[in-house]
Amino acid sequence: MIEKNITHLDLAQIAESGQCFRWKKTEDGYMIPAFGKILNCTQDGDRFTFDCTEEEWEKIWSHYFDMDTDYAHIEAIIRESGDAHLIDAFEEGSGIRILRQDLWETIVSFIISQNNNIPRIKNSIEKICERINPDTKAFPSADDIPEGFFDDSSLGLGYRNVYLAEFVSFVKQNKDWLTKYDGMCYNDAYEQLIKVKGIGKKVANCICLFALHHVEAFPVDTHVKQLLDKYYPNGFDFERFEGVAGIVQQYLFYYELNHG
DNA sequence: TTACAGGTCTTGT
DNA sequence: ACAAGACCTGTA
Repeated sequence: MIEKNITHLDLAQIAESGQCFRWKKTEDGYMIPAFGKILNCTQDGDRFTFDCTEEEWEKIWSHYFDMDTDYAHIEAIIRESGDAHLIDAFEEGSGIRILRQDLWETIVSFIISQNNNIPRIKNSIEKICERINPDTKAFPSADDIPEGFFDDSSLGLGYRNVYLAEFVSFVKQNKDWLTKYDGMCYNDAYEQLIKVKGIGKKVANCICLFALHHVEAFPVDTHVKQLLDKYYPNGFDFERFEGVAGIVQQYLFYYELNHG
């Protein structure tokens, strides 16, 4: 068990920000599964406890929580922008960070997310984990998933099962496909991702943002489209937020989710 | 019963 | 290049 003071981090906000689907609320905090491990956390303001060693924190979780990004700097950019709505949105979701999540899990999760709702997305992902890893409930690797696994309609995947089956089969036969994204720029990653059947521009941008940490990616879904029309009828000033648009998108999305 | 959910694919123009 | 229409399914 370790304790830390961290600013610009709120577990509940991240859990409800739509970027992760497997965080679980516990009695006094959150259970966070990632990279085959589980981290139990509690929060009291800026004060956190994590049930891991300092070594594990430095090696795994510090990176996962994006501790190397200066969110105070992002806050300064937002406040200096004079964008009243964005400042409102930031103040409501100021504890949101862009997690650095596993690429494979993020791709599978966001293929499931298309034209779907969050409870059902979470339910499908949880069932996949339970069926493949009944003991640990860890997210399975491609090799763990047998042929025909996604045919089972009780997973609640709907028509997306075909996309998943094809993608898993592809990854099994192209072992280096997932690692080639290391060091790849946003545009190249995006172009590669949308070649996968079931991945369009919105899902590709989510993957770029939530797994590859290309913070210039700006996913536009139904909620973002609505908020852009509502608050930015004359167009959103992307140039002002060049290089951090994706982080800004998360504050706007979170606010819209709670108020739209 | 109908509509909607963090869209994408296919087909027709 | 762009616009329909179809698409699984749980929930309200």
